[in-house]
Amino acid sequence: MAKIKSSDNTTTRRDVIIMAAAGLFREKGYKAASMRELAAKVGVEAASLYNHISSKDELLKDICFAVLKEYHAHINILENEKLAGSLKVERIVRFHVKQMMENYEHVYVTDQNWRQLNEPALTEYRELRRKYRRRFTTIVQQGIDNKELKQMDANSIVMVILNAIAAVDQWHRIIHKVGSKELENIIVSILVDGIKL
Amino acid sequence: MAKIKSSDNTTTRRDVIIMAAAGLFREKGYKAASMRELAAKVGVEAASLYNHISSKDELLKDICFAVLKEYHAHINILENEKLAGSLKVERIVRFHVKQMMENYEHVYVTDQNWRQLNEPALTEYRELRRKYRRRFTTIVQQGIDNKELKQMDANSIVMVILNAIAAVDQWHRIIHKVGSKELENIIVSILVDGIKL
DNA sequence: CCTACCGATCGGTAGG
DNA sequence: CCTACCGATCGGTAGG
Repeated sequence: MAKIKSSDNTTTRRDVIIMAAAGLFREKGYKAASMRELAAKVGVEAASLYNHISSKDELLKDICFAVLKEYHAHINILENEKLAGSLKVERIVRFHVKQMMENYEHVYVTDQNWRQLNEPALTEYRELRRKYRRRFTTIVQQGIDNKELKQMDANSIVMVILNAIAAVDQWHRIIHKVGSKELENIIVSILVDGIKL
Repeated sequence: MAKIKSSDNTTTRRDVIIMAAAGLFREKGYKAASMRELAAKVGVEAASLYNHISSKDELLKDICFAVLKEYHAHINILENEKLAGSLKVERIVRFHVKQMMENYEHVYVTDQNWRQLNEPALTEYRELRRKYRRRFTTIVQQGIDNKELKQMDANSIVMVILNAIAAVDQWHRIIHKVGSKELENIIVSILVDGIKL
């Protein structure tokens, strides 16, 4: 499964196609985007794409799983750190804001189109997503138990937080106006102050 | 343009089709849902739908505009009330949570699929949406100017709030667990406390 | 990587 | 409201 951005300097033809697909899917939506449009964007005929990928479905799969794997990789590290619960939540919020800024197209496409995944990828995706939310919820619950956070249902808190940060087309327009660091701080201020006791 | 729910007891064949469409579009997404599936759901042949509607596009248009018109109708009333800014914001948050609960399919379909609208409806929709956000932003700004709310960019606050409440499939599962009134209070607690000075 | 092309499915119309 | 059907477009394959 491809990483969102290749850290080494080898960018394969396949990587180019996936990046172009992320852009096209964001613009039109997964179903509305055609392989012929994608081919035109890459500069080949539609049939030629299939030398590098096996199906349209696979493109969406690669994008969605790359995003979710980054989430898990981040929380893997965070879980083992010695930090107060509320601080861990703040870290997660900042992480998601940064993901949204740095990998906008991948994150946006995933949020908007993961429901179009075919089985068995759909079930697998849902499972990864559920696991991630549960790990996040556990951290929130620790903050609640330590009397750092309000005594509220932790699942609901996680849902509101993830939603609040999720993909919006307005995102970039606002970053342009207030700056990315300020937007990050605004979101932290609302969401983290909003749950603190 | 059809209302979300007909207040009188006249439910036309057209209303039935639109309600079925909202359900199908939510389930599959607008592009992935076919008119043949919709027809099967209503219990007629695909061609027969066109005696009551003029196109698939029109169904999406009706759903999206019905939702946004309810938003405007609500803020019309609120703007003329004599209330503190923060209380007005709380009212808007509660309104959106209720919309999400009572008109789940319409609101969800609108949030997820409005980008598939054709011109000129797309531009018109964007305009209505922009106007609504601006009216909401003005109320937030009044709260900021009155030193009730944090000195933060009002546009960003509105974006985070609307996003946080926006459509999630998890929505119903959580309502089932914590109850709709408690979920409403949790959301108000996070978002309104999060912006108060 | 291209040309040529396939079977399936789509939204929608004609005519009754 | 149905039968019959159209033109367009889709994802994808064969063969070179």
